[in-house]
Amino acid sequence: MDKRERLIESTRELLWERGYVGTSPKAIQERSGAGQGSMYHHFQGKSELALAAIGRSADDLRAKAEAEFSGPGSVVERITVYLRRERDVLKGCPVGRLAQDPDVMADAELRKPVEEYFGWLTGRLAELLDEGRAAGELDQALDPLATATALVAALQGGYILARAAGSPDVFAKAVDGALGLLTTKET
Amino acid sequence: MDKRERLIESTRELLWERGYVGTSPKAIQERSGAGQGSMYHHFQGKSELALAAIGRSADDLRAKAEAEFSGPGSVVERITVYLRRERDVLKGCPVGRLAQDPDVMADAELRKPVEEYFGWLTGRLAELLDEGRAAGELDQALDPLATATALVAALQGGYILARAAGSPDVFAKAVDGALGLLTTKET
DNA sequence: GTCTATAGGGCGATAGAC
DNA sequence: GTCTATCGCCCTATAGAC
Repeated sequence: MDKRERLIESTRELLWERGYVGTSPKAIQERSGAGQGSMYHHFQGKSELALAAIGRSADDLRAKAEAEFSGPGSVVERITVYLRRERDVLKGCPVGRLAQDPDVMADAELRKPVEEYFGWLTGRLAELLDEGRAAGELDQALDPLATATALVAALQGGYILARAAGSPDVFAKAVDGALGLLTTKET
Repeated sequence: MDKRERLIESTRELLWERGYVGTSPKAIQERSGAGQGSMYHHFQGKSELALAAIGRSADDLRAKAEAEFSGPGSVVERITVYLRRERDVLKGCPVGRLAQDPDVMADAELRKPVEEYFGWLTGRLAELLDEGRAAGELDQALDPLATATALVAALQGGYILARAAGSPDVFAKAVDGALGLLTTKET
């Protein structure tokens, strides 16, 4: 792995662990094993590096989710697979945590990939729910977009509650609760 | 309002806006109108000041929620009042955002009020749901604790999605979705 | 490409005058 | 109680040698 690559990967890790405000160029250099000169040769500065890192993290999450959404099984089964996938719960969502970061939200460029990721995820889940409703798998009264938004929110909030409690079990409880509500709407 | 009070209130605001990592003693002093000496006279340092601020924010949220939980109406009505209460959505949850902060979670003292707040909130909602189930207001198959956790998570995640989208409407959608799932479980 | 040196400013805290 | 002065260190970035 070349230095440029190591810089991006180290930035992804640090953004995940400490957020944008909590991540310094110095820390990135130390973790990546690259020096000042190397970093500023490949990137203009902290924000440009962060942009590359955030974009890559969002793309990763999108690919993983899409693989589950387009996999085998009924709609409810596919959503269950997605919701119950093994996660690094106590580290939180690598993209979601950036939405809390004031300096990320204040910069239109940095914010764009975050906004797009959640827009895509919610929309894709809404499509699935709609498909499940059309197939008679789900309650006809169910609102696909609102339900999709609630499911994504339950995941993101699950991360927060798990971190607050210091236990991944709370995340699992949130998913259980959301799925419990959804699946009693199966027909 | 004396200086000590202003220091605590300014810290609450800054923690809400920028988190612990993003809040400096200097910024607190500027916002409160207190100088270095004043701040370090009343508090040992940044973390002690944050502790006072976090505790107060958690107490506030608890009191507001309890007023709604113990108000008039059926269980579903009271939960709806709580979920739909007017909020500063784009600013996020003053306590929930701290769960993302690495330096808060790393300090047992700072983390305690965050953990306790969410423990209380989830437990209290679970009691309500249990009450509603006993009264025949909700589906007998509903798991009170898991559902309560999912509802709190939907709120916390709603804040995140709204910030990511730059619009409070997304928060409302998440609440709609959660309530939609819950209320079709009414009997 | 990568390194070291350096810069100007902020960080979190302490000291001591008033 | 509150102020100003000062500290040692880190922040983000630039310059220029190799």
